[in-house]
Amino acid sequence: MKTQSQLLEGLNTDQHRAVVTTEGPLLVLAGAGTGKTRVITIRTAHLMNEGIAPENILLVTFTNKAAREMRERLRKLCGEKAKEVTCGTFHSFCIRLIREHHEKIGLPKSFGICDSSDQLNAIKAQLRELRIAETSVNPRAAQSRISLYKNSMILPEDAFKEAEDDYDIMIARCYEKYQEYLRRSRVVDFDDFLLYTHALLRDNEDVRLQLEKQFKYVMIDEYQDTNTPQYEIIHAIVKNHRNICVVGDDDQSIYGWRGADIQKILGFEKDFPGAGKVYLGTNYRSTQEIIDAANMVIKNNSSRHEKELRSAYGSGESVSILRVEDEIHEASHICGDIRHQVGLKQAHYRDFAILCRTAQQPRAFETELRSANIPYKLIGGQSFFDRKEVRDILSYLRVIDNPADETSFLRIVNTPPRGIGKGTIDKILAKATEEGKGAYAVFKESHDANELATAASKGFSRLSDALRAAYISVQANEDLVATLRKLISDIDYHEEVARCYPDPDTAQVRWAGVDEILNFAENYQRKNGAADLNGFLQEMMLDESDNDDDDSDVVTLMTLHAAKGLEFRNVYLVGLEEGLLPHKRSAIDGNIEEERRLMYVGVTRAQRLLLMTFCTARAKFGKLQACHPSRFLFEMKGKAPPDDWVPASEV
DNA sequence: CAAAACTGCCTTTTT
DNA sequence: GGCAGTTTTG
Repeated sequence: MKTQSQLLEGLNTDQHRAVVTTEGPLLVLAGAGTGKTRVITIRTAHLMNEGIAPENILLVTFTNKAAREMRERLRKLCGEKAKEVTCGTFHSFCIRLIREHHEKIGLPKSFGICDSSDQLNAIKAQLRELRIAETSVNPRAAQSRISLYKNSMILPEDAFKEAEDDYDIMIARCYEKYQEYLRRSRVVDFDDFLLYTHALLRDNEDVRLQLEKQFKYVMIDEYQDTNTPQYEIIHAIVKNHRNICVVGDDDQSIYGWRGADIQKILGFEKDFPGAGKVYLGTNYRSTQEIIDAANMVIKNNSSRHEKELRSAYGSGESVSILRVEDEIHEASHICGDIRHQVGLKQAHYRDFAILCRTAQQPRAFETELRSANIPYKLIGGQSFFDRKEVRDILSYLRVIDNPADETSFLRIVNTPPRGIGKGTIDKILAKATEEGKGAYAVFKESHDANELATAASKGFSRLSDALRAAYISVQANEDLVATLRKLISDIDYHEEVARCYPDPDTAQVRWAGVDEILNFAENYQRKNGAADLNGFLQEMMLDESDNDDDDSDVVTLMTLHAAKGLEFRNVYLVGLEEGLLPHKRSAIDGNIEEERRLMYVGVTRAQRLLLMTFCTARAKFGKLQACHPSRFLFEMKGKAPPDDWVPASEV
């Protein structure tokens, strides 16, 4: 634990003020790289030095990555005491509350978590039941509308009231049915975490009081990304003691699509009259060249606080832009560059980050990095949970944990194939809807009544035996890993993987996902000393596992959204093409300014070297398509496109 | 009636 | 390029 003066030394006047203003509401407007995380962590340590117990401090971030980073820094600053500070994402904070108070909001003790892919399946099922063709309502569009409704605290009945046309009404009906489905299936989706928590605090003054008493000091990181339910939750906790410190930057608001409301940070002083305000404008992260590039881009946004970052570091290398043929060349050039620099002992692998707009871009890089033998880690993205094998096994576990989870049951009922085909499933589903029962229950009834075809009947017996055996082991609190192993072998999953992927190398890669689940289970069991399946599933869905080795010497590969709040010596900002950044979709939705902020976030991650790349062609939907350099590159260079890197025809 | 072969559709970002 | 949904085959 550091002493008071050690803690505060090296802070500039504004940072110092942000740290020592501990009482009452405080707004910290912190530009990129101005020591925001440092201020939050030092402020936390300072509070503890002032005699505030760590368990009275709540620190909220938006991504797991940021939460881990924060915890780590806090540990370095004040050692083991850091563990007692509550530090996590809104979602992890909320799910803990919901678990603890499940009966107050009418949820079963163990409930499942419906991720966005389950959500999509569920929505498709509701559309089918409503006889709405997928051609008239795109399920994905419905999904994002519903999610946006929930994140704006618009209930189904409000959605009906707000509806302006038939399409809106269809969405509202789907929303209503979807919510019924969630209740019936005893699952909650990510958006529900916030809504249930909000309802819990609104309707149970005792719970609210308890939280208010516990969390006497609250800090919110990335406040510009707060949406309405998040705001309401925090407000409920701090409204009386008003010890809330929010930190954010309107130029880095990149979650508008998730209901984040930039007005929350702009209106903070109105919400908390008399709030203190600190502006941090000195950038300690990057060279002046990098800051200049960032400023050149962001000043094109109209709705923002007028401000300009200054680099404390001073001049460095100039930022560079590279044109490459396609995404394969892009990846191989960058890998070559990394190898070269590491080979010359100029840098470590961990000094490098590759940042991209979409979650599928990393694929090309993964291939290249692997073949170049460069160690790397892929952060976020859909890597793990969207792998078929992972979803399959997790679905089994979810059905064992919660037989009412229809989506998961339907996924596994004939995976691996066991003679239960579409005909049988349709019949069961029709009966289930008619009788208002769960599919699994109806299946069992039909089976017992000998109504199933021979093949289907046999298959169901085997499935149900395997599930029951696993269920009994789980109930008896037997070793979780052993239970999983037994289940996987009961359903012949290894054979299934081998059958689906005849190439042994591919099969092995696929199987690794299954192994990873077993690893998770083992870690969970060791950490918690219990074989609680529901807890394991929930923790896994939230990616709360501490098993990432943060100081390993590897290259980081991630999306721009995942990169916010992080910094790297050398940054590659890749795929800077029209249609990708800014993304084509955002041009339609009129969110170009948010795309520009994404670009700004990317540029300001770099400390010393920034290389931006764009391709002249890129494979889209498996077909090569010509690309044009991003408008943001032109903005950065001061509108005139230099003809040395852009063919005149593309300007 | 289930499994294999085939077709047409996408894909923004996260918890 | 990959996958869900559809058609053809066994």
